[in-house]
Amino acid sequence: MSLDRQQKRTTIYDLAELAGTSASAVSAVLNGNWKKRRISKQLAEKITRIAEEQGYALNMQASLLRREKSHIIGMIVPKYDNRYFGSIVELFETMARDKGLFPLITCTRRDPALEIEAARTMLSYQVDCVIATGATDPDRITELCAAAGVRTINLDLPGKLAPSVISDNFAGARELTRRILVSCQQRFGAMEPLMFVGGRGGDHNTMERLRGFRQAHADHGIDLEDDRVIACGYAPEKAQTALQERAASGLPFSRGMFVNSTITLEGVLRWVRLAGPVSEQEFALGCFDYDPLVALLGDNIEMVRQDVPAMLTRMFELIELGNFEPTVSEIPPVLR
Amino acid sequence: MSLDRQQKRTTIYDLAELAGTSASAVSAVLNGNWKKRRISKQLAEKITRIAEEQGYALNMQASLLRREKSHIIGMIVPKYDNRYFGSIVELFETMARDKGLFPLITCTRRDPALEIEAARTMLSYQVDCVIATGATDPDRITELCAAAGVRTINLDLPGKLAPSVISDNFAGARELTRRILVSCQQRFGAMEPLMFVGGRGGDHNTMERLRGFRQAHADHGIDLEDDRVIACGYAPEKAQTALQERAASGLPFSRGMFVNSTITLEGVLRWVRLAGPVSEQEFALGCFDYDPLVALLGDNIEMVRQDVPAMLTRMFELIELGNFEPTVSEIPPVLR
DNA sequence: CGCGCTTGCTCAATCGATGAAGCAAGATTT
DNA sequence: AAATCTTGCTTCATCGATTGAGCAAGCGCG
Repeated sequence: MSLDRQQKRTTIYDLAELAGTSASAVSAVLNGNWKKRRISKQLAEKITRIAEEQGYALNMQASLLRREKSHIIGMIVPKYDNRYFGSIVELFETMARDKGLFPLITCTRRDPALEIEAARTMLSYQVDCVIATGATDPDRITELCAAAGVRTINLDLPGKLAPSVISDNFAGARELTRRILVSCQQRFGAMEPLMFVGGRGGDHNTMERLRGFRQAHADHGIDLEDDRVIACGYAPEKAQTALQERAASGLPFSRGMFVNSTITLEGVLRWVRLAGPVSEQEFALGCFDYDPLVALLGDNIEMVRQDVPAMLTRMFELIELGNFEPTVSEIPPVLR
Repeated sequence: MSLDRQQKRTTIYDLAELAGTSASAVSAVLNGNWKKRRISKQLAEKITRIAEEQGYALNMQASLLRREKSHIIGMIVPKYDNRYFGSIVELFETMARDKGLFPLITCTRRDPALEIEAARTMLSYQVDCVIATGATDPDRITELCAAAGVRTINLDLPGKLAPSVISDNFAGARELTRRILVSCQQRFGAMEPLMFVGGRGGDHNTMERLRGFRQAHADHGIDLEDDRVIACGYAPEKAQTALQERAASGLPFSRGMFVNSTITLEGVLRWVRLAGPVSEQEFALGCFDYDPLVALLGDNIEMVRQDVPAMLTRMFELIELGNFEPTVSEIPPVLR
């Protein structure tokens, strides 16, 4: 592996020698508190000039070693393959930087072992705080971090040991379900019980969305058999296979479907294309997730957009408030 | 801001005291070279046990300060809002970890100033190597890093000062254009010159794709007016506005379009919906980019998928070979 | 017995930045 | 003129891990 650095880097000692002063004066000038340290303006300017000429770059490792707070904020994210997590990460980076924090992001591909490993690595890098996004075992992460005196916040999926910021899955799912039902009525002449596809039966979001899904059916006086719920995980292949099996089972099928994420939607659409009983136009789909291209291309697909800016704003608020209590903040999603 | 750590962390000195040994023995055991340092197996096991009991986490800052190579590899990425960059980042993280490198990723939202700032920050964090992905000014980054003795590799967009790994934009665009033309013929009965939408006129990829676009027209003996090319940038709003203006201008319009990215496609589709002269079905679209949901929903949209695994494999190959020469590796994209 | 060799450790310097404490020179007060 | 204050620096210990050098004990050999 050829990553060898040629020259050794310029340090404050090199700059001190060039400026005919001490390393501590250089340090004071370059980290901005030269006024407090009573360095003269002339020396400050001289040092700044020389630092620029030499292309000096601070050694963060040395600086962080000395400081008590690292101002590094870690985020653990399951995937980068959809607009939801993409916008979370992008906005998180921007907001963190605006608050003077350095964002350190790691993608765990929904691998529980990698999640723990990632948290451990972040602790090694002396993060001040860890955001566990859509983690399979957020409490494990909280425990690990707590042992090192590092606080965590759960995002997207809640935990029991740290504050959580999540979407209002119940209300969102209830409204989404209502819309799919209405669409069914408009397009097929009658409401029929919908199917629920995707998600893990045990996860909080899926459970809450199911509750909203059931409630919306009850709201309209529609009977819902339990077997209409197919919580087969989020992966497209899983959804495709599950629908295939369901169709083969002979159980009644519905043209109206509540799909738990755009990723799952991929599998649903693939199944519709390859083996669906009727064409895509004959379905009324709803997706608890948002993708602008789907919104444009899928005429018959209702979407719920989780309010990422509001979620992250709330999250940073919790950090600033110093809130450690395992409260749950539910953010209403945005319906188009 | 309440990010205060409560306890101070366990250090190798704490562990040494608990084990009744020296910090240097602890260090040797925990970083794996205790055999070389002739530490007995018993002591090694004892130290390992105690470290685990205490939930010890290495202080990377201290460790990195002492070592010559950081094994941190930085990546600068423009956006997270599409599958292309999403898969680049996700696979990059995985491959880097597999090679024992720590991936440090920063998103610059196509902001040239932020790009430079990000490179500077990475240097502060002592990265061994920087990957500049889709950078607006890759050579500036290379210069900056070179001054610190850090090498760079350009990904997606080439530079003149460092090795570059990019898609074979010419061949990909030529084939994509051919397919759109064929689709036009099949669906509208005749080939007509296409429009080219999106991208920046100055960027290498756009120029190469335009060359392929023109070549494909020439291959079929089709005359192409220069005004069919609308290199209005990648942003959806830009594309939407540009198409609006073009339509209002009275110049001839084509139903066949070469769209430069899924992001631009968003704007094109929005325009088609809101103000297109005919319905979406009456267009023959092609997109130099891939998105599985578009592939499923857009019947009349041809797509080119850039070969991310091959690109990253080549990139890591260059690192391992220690190649510093500003060569360009062109990776053939995948046509469906 | 004395010499060299191996084993299994410890000591102490070091990486680069930080900041409390200290010090010398000049300015101001009494 | 002496006492005190202010200004503008420098000195040095420190953060935690790493590693070359060194050292003591045990062993084998002539």
